[in-house]
Amino acid sequence: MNEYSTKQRKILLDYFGKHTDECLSTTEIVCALSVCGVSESAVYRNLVALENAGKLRRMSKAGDRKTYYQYIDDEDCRDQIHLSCIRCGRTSHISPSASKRLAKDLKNDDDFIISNGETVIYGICKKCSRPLSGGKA
Amino acid sequence: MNEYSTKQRKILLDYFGKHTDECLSTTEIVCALSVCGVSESAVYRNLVALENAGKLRRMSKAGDRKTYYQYIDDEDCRDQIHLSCIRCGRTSHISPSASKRLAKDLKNDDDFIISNGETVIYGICKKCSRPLSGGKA
DNA sequence: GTAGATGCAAACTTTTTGCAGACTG
DNA sequence: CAGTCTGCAAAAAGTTTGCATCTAC
Repeated sequence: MNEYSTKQRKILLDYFGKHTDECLSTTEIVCALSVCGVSESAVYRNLVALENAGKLRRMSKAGDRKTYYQYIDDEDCRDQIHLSCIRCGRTSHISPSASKRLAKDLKNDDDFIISNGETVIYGICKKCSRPLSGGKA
Repeated sequence: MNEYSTKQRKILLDYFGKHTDECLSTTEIVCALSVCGVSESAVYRNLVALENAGKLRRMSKAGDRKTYYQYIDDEDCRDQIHLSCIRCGRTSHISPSASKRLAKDLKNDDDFIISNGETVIYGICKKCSRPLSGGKA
């Protein structure tokens, strides 16, 4: 899977690379890439392939009824618990210490083994909780 | 919103009530309720209404490309962080102490205010991590 | 009686697929 | 050259919507 490096695949990855910490809707992606001459079917086929390869995460937001994809940058990033702001949509990584403590608590209290890479914590980020200092939206 | 208590609405809620801790796909729901004489459009309209009313959570799973809904039972449940098993799909609540500690850590370390009701932690549950004692799948 | 819901069918939107030709390694 | 990937167009799925009719309160 994902054996050849084609022009279209590069364009798609490049596009995600420029929006590393954002959730992009399929419509948005199809639209943006059609300008570069990438067909709709190529986009969809690559989204599926890249999701299966673990390079993209598929998700939906509360509120609208769209499908979003987010780039899971590097190896390192894949095992991080992500924080996603419900105001501005930006994501970041949880601190290592909080991550470790959470894993331990879940194991002890709930007998649950967390899968960091698949977990996204929602809430309000630093910027957005301070309306006066320039939070988007 | 959600003003009248109709037969269809009751059937839908009843169906969710019987699957409190599961994620049900739209197809599955439409299919199951059509047997009881609930039309597809009534299902969709009610899913939207109940999601907006905060009684259902809409989500997608890694792997397939379907839309799922889960029942958010009572008031209490709505502010709980949920644990979802990626093997069997069952959900439960994180322990209060782990929840509090996580909120504190996120605030201190990451300046992030968690929204419990929207957060789902993925991983392997107790049953599924013990293959010998009857974990489903 | 009236606002709100439902069913049905049609309209849309989003995704998937078949196939012939183009491209990568 | 062989195995993949792409574009296009058609098909399939999944959702939404208009409208006349029906129901809940």
